[in-house]
Amino acid sequence: MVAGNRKNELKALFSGGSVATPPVANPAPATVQPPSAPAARAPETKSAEPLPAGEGARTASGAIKAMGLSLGAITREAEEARALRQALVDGERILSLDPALIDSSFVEDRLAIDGPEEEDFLALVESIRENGQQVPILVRPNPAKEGRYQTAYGHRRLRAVARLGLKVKAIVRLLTDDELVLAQGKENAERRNLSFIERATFAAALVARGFDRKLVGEALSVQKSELSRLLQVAEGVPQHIVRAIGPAPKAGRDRWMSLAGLFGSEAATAKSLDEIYSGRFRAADSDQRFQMLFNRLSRRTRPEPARPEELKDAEGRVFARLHRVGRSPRIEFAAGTDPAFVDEAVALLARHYNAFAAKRT
DNA sequence: GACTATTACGCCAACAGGGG
DNA sequence: CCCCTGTTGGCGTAATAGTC
Repeated sequence: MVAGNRKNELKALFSGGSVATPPVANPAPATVQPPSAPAARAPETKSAEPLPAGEGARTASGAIKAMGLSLGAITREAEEARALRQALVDGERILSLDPALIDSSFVEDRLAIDGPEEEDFLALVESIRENGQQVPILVRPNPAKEGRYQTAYGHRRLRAVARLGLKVKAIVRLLTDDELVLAQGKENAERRNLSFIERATFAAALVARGFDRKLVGEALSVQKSELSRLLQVAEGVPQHIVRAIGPAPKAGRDRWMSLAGLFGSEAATAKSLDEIYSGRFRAADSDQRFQMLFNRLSRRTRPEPARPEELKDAEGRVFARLHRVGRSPRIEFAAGTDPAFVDEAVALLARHYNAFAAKRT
């Protein structure tokens, strides 16, 4: 079921009108395409034939797209208003659906649903509780399961409404896989910035599913070079490690690339496992986790975590160990060492240290 | 509070390799 | 041979953290 090359038509889908149309006063021309069959959705706008007259804004899809990238959140409202209007124009109706009937998209994009985002989410829940759901979500019939749906746009709203135990207002539209992916990517780009690794995982999932790179790049709003790196990281860092770390919003491309470069050897994998199961790792937040693992793996310049050097007496018995770990090397006397010896050793060290320091200065 | 260092990120250009 | 796609190095800018 690989989604082939339908880039042209899908480009039109969400990017075409996304920003161009102001949120007001667009008396949606009656000439717009009729509610269309699944794949037969609006042909690309750049060929410009079926364009409704008086829509001067849609001349250069490139420029439009560029705008869309920068306008971010502001765009969102406009976009949703537009989508809604368009739906009405297309004769699509808004239905009330049971959230339980709606599956999430087939490609997961987020690594964790917690953290600071949760606050926003609760705010959204409150808002809906008080004012109701103002904007419908966009879903498509789930091609795999009769009678069920899949979210294209409005994951958060869906979750919020579901939490309130209400029915969700949704526009049902026949979307191709490509269109669904683009919608999802677009929603992400506009709404919450996905972290580097989230985008990487998302991209890799899409590629693995057979979408071609052009489309994936478009869905994520990245160019090929960036996509290449995203995939490199997704490839390089084992999935379970990524999951253990989480979204790490502050870790960007460079550091993830470096981390990916540290994997490959058995030793690295073992080390990383050891790290992610440690107590302090679990207790840390996602960014800290990244850093901890990164530190752990980049310490490989010193092959082994440097076993302590053993100091032995004439008969080969270990009477002390020297640990050169970290910035604070330390000497550890063997259990049962004569306290008098310890005193002597300390005195000796003190003398030598003074002499040493004097030489240095 | 001003300055500096670090990091993230988007972008470009050069390059490599595989078809046609 | 050129074209297309993907990879890599690197640059400039902006945001953030750290330092005095």
